[in-house]
Amino acid sequence: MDYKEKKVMTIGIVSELTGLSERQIRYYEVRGLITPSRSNGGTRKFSFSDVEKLVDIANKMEDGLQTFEIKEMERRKRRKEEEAKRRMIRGQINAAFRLRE
Amino acid sequence: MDYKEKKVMTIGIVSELTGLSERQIRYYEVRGLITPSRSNGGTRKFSFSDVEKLVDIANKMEDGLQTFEIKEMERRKRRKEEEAKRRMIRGQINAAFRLRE
DNA sequence: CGTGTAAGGAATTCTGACACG
DNA sequence: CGTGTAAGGAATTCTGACACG
Repeated sequence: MDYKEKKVMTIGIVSELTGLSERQIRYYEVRGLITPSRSNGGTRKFSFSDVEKLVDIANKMEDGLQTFEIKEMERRKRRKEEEAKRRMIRGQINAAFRLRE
Repeated sequence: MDYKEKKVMTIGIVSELTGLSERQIRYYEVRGLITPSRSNGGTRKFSFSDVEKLVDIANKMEDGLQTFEIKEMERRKRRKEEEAKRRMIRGQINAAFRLRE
């Protein structure tokens, strides 16, 4: 829906935008760090969101992290966000009950 | 700067996004209705802004307008916007002067 | 005028592999 | 593990032209 999430770029442009080599980008896909979609012919299509993610990955690689570590960081981050969401919902439910009492 | 203005898409994706044929898109470029940039190799690169413009063009073509008419409409629109801007600036200058008196 | 199409060539991307480390 | 590279093939795009209208 959002422009940022639309998979529209080929790998060459993503390479220019991120400064990463095509080889690196393909490798990060193999490691499951990004998930570009494909055209019917098989060419990868990336979103601006993917580009942002790649820049973040590049920074972490520079810090000496390994791909599997980066992947785990993302997993943890996602869990934290989900937890925060659940807490918020619980809080709102509690608030609603308090109003009824 | 903005994602919307970044020239990142090849003509095939633009064709999918707009429903227009590549032929039509190239023709609208020749007529000066859109101005994609080029890669070093010569392939066209479009922005989401271009895509929006193309959808607008497609609608006007369906209404029976000719390319030069569409181009003129854009010229008029731009002039109006510039006028509005000038009016606004003048208004603010006048307001500032009134405050000093 | 606006668009389809076949033609030939060039740019782009793809995969699997070898290499280094 | 992460990345460079040469290899061969396939998908994508490009231009100029002919066609129709």
